[in-house]
Amino acid sequence: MVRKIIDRYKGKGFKLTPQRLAILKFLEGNTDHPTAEDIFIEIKKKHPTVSFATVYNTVQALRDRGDLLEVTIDPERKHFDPNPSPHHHIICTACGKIGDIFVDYSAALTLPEETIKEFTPTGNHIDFHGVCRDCSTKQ
Amino acid sequence: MVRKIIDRYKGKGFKLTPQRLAILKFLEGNTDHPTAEDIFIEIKKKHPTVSFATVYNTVQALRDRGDLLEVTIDPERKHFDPNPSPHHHIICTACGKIGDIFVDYSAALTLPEETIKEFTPTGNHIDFHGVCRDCSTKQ
DNA sequence: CCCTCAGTTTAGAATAATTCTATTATAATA
DNA sequence: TATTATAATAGAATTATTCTAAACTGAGGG
Repeated sequence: MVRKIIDRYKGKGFKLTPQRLAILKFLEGNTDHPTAEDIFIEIKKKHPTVSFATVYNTVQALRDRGDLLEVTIDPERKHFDPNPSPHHHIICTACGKIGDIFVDYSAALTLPEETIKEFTPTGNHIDFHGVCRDCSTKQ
Repeated sequence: MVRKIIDRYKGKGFKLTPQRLAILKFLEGNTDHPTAEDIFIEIKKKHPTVSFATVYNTVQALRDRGDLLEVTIDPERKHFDPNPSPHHHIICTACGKIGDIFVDYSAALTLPEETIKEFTPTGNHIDFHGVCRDCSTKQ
């Protein structure tokens, strides 16, 4: 896994530091939609001196390269999704758990004439709301 | 307009103060999706001593009554929409202008089996991204 | 293999949005 | 009009995120 990550970033204008490698390892295949704090807490286990700024710098750099999506479904804070292919999300209104939805609904999302007159659409993202199984069985 | 607002809130467990009335007047029919700061700046014109907390308290109270939607399409800050009927939004990626989209796409938004297994969906909101006419002619 | 330096890390301060606290004020009911 | 529950206020506190300036280091070139 580490090799794959190194191959992906080596010589691509993205300096691979131990901290960045740890962040990339944590994110690789991660579908938990961690927040910056989640990442920070995890990386601190191996790199106790890591600073929050490093986490923010790194996720910004990854987002700018298109390798990481900022997920804004939770009004409280940003979450990050290492799967850069466009997809949608569902959040549990009770516990905040976020799930991925890999369906492209674009064909059905035709915009009304008045919107087309005012905007040229370039993309879309759907926030589904719901209750997760854990929360609905719990109560 | 003021009469309509008074009728709507009088005796409904929502104390109508001058500050609240000013906020309600500003929001009535407003399709600009103002932020808390936009509201604060506007209300200060007539009520120079108003505090930010009053604006936040009031929009929270209105949101809790279902009279105001929090719009989270802009990752920078929350916007408010006095139209409580479910609808979607489009944001200009250049200037941040937000437009309303009154189409119910729900019938087309069927969720995959694996999502249904994990979540009971209760609603959805679509963030469309695009470029508004002003910004596309400007450049 | 090591030099160099642009890019990165760090601690801590700064910023910005929002919430909280304690006190004072007031709308709405009786 | 008196009472009281609720709201308004100033300012501090909180939380998420960004900035700053100095020290550090990965990686290409010699």
